[in-house]
Amino acid sequence: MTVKSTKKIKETARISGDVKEYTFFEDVYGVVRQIPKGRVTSYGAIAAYLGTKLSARMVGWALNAAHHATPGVPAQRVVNRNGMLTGKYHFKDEKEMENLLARDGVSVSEERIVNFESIFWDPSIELAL
DNA sequence: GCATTGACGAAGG
DNA sequence: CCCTTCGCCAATG
Repeated sequence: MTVKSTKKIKETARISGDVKEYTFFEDVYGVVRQIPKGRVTSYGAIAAYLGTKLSARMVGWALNAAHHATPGVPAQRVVNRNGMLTGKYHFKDEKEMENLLARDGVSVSEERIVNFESIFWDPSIELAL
C-alpha cells in the first residue's frame, strides 16, 4: 500500500467510528508491516519517516491501537532507539514480544536486542521514496 | 479546560 | 555510565 506521506500528524487519530480521516495509524501500520523478518526498527525511525520525528511517542501510541488492527501488525519488530523491548508489557504476555522476535530469528538478551544495529531497518532508507 | 501520562529521544548532570 | 529533566502531541482524568 502506498503510504499517504503525512506531512503532519495533525489530522490524526479520531477513532470515533464514523470519522476515519486519520492517516497516522494507517501509515504506522503500513510501515511496520513492511519490516522484513529478522529486522527491527525504532519508534523514532518510523516517526522520522512519517515526518514527525519529534513525536516518536505518538508512534508507540499508535501501535497501542494496532492490537485491534487487521491483518495485524508485527509490533514486536518495533522497539525504542536503544533496542529495548519497552512495549512487551502491552502484549498478551511479557514473553510474547520476545517470543515473537525469537521466531523471527532475533535474539534478545537482558531486554535488549542482540546485534540491534546490524538488523536495524530504517524506513527512511529502505523505503526511501 | 487544566493536569497528568506515555510502547520515545535527546541533552544535561 | 546512570539518572533526571525537558520537549513532543494526543488521550484521559
